[in-house]
Amino acid sequence: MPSSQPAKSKRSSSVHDAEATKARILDAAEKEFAIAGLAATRTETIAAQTGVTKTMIYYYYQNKEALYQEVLNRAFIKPLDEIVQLDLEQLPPQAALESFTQLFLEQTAKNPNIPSILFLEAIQNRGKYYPKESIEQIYGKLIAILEQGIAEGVFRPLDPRHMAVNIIGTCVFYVAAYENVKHLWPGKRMLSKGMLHEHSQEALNFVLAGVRPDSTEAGNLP
Amino acid sequence: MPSSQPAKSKRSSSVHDAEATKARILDAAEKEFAIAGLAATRTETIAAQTGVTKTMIYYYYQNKEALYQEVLNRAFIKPLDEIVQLDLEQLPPQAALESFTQLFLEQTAKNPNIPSILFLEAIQNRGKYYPKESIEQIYGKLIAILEQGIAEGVFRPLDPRHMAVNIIGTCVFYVAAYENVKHLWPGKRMLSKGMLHEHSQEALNFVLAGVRPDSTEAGNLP
DNA sequence: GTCTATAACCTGATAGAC
DNA sequence: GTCTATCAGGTTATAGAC
Repeated sequence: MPSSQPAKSKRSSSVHDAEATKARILDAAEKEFAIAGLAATRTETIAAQTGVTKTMIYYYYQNKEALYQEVLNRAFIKPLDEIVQLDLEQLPPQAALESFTQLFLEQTAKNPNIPSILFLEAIQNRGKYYPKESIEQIYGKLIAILEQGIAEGVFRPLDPRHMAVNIIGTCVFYVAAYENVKHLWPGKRMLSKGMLHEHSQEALNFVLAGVRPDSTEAGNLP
Repeated sequence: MPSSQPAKSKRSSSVHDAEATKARILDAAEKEFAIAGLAATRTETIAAQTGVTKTMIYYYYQNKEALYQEVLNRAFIKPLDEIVQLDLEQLPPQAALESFTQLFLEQTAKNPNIPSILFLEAIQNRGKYYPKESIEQIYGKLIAILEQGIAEGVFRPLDPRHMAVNIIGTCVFYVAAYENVKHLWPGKRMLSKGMLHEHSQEALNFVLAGVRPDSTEAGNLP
């Protein structure tokens, strides 16, 4: 089906630049899907933001569903794979967990649409359009780090799968639910660079403290 | 406008029992709003689940928006106020935090629709229909407990507001995003009683460990 | 490539009978 | 109280002109 796609051209951006239009549609779609989800998003709203008419959406994408799938693939696969690629297993578990969490928080801060889409997709579509492989790899990596830390006695005894879910939750909740808690910081913008940095710092400290062994218990060092 | 509401009657449930019908509509509405949110929920779907026709929704409620508001009020105000009412500030901070977290996890397990509605409302409607008072009181309570623990030196130095958000996030993420991570527990139902109990236990341990002072640091006891 | 116009369908909400 | 019928407006998707 890509045979009907317009040919790529290096022509600089004009009113009729295919690449630019296609990209603008995808950007606007991501923003809208991150607010309303697949069902409640209106193609008209996407078009309005893009500056072209609805027709162009159907010129470049099969339908709303296909556009949604492409948005999800682009939003998730690349940032998650960036983390999966790293050889964190080589590091000591604490350092690996710290790097993992920091990287995940960075990706989240870089594109706050991701947590919103993550939730909307899970709740509304039961994960139907989710890039499952990327998700599985990310959780697999985090679980492996946790298991190693437990085995080495540098993490407290904990359920690695539950803890993995709790860690990801800590990383994304702030960004996804901020409209409900913005009153906690009157006059501040929760998605500003400074506040996101604060959140990252606090979330990281929480995670690292949360896996630390209770030193009042005896004999967790060989 | 409540003058047009049907009068209450003690008549036992028959096909034409107003109380029963009204309650069934509210139950079905909660379920549907917890999946799709305000905009994407179809009144027809609610009616189908209720066993009566769409017309009854408009007989008992002004419109879809008013029904949504009523669902939110019922779902949030009562369970949250139950926690707010308790005199947790009397307890030592660790015990207060433990009780708070446990209660919050219980309420979440009792009605997993709540976290879904929480997220959908925040993301889709920017918290417009949220019972703000209840939310503010819950966070206020949690923040007060954290501040007291820090002042007494039984909690590590942390930002109480960020930590409050992170704690609530830990309590609700599992339930809200489970469709994305259910593959981690093949053959298990993440919302089963046993699994929810496991989650509560792990989340509680995470929270308690996450606020504990680092005992390698000197002098955190007066 | 991009537009206007429109087909075909869906959905919130109401009127009126029983 | 509950139903059937229906209207008005919204929404996806396409046809055809430029």
